[in-house]
Amino acid sequence: MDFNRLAELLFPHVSELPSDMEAKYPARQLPEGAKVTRFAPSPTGFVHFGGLFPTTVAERLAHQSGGVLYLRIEDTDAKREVPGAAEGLIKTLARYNICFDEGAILNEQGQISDHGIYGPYKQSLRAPIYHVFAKQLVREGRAYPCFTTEQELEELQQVNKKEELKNTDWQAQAEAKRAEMLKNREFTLEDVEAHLAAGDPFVLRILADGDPERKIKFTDLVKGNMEIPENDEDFVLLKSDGIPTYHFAHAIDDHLMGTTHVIRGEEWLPSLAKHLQLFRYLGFKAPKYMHIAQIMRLDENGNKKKLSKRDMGANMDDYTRMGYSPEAVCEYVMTLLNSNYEEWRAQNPDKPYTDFPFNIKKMSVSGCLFDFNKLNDVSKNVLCRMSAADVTAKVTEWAQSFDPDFGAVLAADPAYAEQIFAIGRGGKKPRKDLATWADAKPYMGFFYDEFYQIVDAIPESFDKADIVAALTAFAQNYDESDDMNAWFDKVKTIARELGFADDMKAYKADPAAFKGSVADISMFLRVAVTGKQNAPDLYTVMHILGRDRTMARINATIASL
RNA sequence: GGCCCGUUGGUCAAGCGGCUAAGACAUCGCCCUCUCACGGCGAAAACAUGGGUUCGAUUCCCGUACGGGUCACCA
Repeated sequence: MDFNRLAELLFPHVSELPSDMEAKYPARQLPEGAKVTRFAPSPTGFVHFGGLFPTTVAERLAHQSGGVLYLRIEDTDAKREVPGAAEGLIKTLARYNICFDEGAILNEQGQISDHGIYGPYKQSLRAPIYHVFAKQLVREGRAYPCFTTEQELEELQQVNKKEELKNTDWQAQAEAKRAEMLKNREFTLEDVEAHLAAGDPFVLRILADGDPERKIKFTDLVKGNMEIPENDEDFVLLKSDGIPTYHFAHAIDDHLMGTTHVIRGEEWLPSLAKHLQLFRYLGFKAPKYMHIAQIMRLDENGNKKKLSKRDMGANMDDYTRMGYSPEAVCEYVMTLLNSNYEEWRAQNPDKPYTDFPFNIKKMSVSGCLFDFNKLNDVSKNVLCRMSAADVTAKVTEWAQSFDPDFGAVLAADPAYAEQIFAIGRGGKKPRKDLATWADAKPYMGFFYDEFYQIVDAIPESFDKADIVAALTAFAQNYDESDDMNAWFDKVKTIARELGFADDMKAYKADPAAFKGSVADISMFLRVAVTGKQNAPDLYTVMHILGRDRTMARINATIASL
């Protein structure tokens, strides 16, 4: 077979050579050890948690080594493309502190445009580049056209698949596929000419030289050493529309763009043999690979499943909606990514996570279950360290989008809100009331008359006369200028006079000797003022609320009894 | 089904031939305490399994089981 002739037949308009491409995209000049990584999404939807994961690794590795993180849009499947998805992905990632140095990134107008000299960074725009290499592979007899239509292929699969789902005859299917493939390899130049003359579309397939009986030794930076069978499948390089498949585009782009580390989910491991084969055919040095374990969830049967779109906690926008702070999510991601991160954090409570020396060796080999308990804990630790002003701004921003009524009252008086969020904040042992911004309203909504409601009633077991007497006495003696001790002494006095213990130890020693304790008296006040049995320090609460509203609520409670 | 990867408490995980097998989250108990939150102390809870190798295996090798991933003109 005259492969040069075949190449001309297939790609008559391609005149450039691979060497021209190499010249056009010279190797990067970077300091020793600098890593070049990328985020290469197909614009088919939103960023999900499983995608944020490897991307965070890519970002850390690039930026902590003085390298480059770039964005390449893998829009090779026009059928699945969702308009606007790429912009959405970029914006979402930016919230999680993932910013790109290069690639298809947003300009000032919010539109995607190329930054960098290795573009275009949209694969759909790179067809001419891929064709240069495709033509070369044909010349070398390592790729060939296949005129079997998609429909014919589907029929073939139907034959082998019928009556099934569970009981697919895998072996028969594999054999049929193999036979079909071998048949496709047999053709003459005349056949090709005839097909082309008839305008028949074709795909370009690789001529696989692998023998699955032989194994390739390979070292993955996460998974370690492994052996995978060589590839013997003539997989598709160029689809009939001339656009490459992932495999081909991956090899060409990551070579030309100078990627040093390919970081992707472990679902790519099975096609690794194909990629290695391609790099070899093309004469490229293969990048280093890191196949990252997947995040899992539990299905109805209690089995682990890969966390995918639609699962609760998959869409990053869900976290925004639920009120998780991006800082908290990043923190959680880091704890999952590096097993010694939490230890580092304990020693460096105030440093940004980007100071953490990210270590590939500390990455888990197997997939972990997404755990909201842990996320919440991590989140509380992050939020409790923020300043009151910061928290106020962020709660307000969140509420304005997701709880507008609440957002409005917060925004109406930021100074007042900040006083509230300052309660128990600062110092070595700050309160940890908030895991999400959505927790704010149930926690402190009572500070606003609009959201004040009786959530917990005073238990029926108490004598109403005592409750009224306690509240009345408190109202009569309330002096806003009292310090905390004076304030509490008054509460104790009320307790004592009503036959309640003013000393908790005495009460615990002999509960039967009292109607109750000062804790109960405080509870009456707390329910009256906050509507809840649980609230932050009452003295502080009353001061923030102010005398008028405090008294109004106490009097209203008395009236209702 | 073939191929690849994995398997330490409910979850995330240290461990890298000899340990009473860390720690964190969650759970429970106690303490602190006017409630909550915080904090302190404590409890319960694990090396999937069978063979090797070895003086000795959680750790190394093989098998089994279980789990995951993947087998497209999708990425």
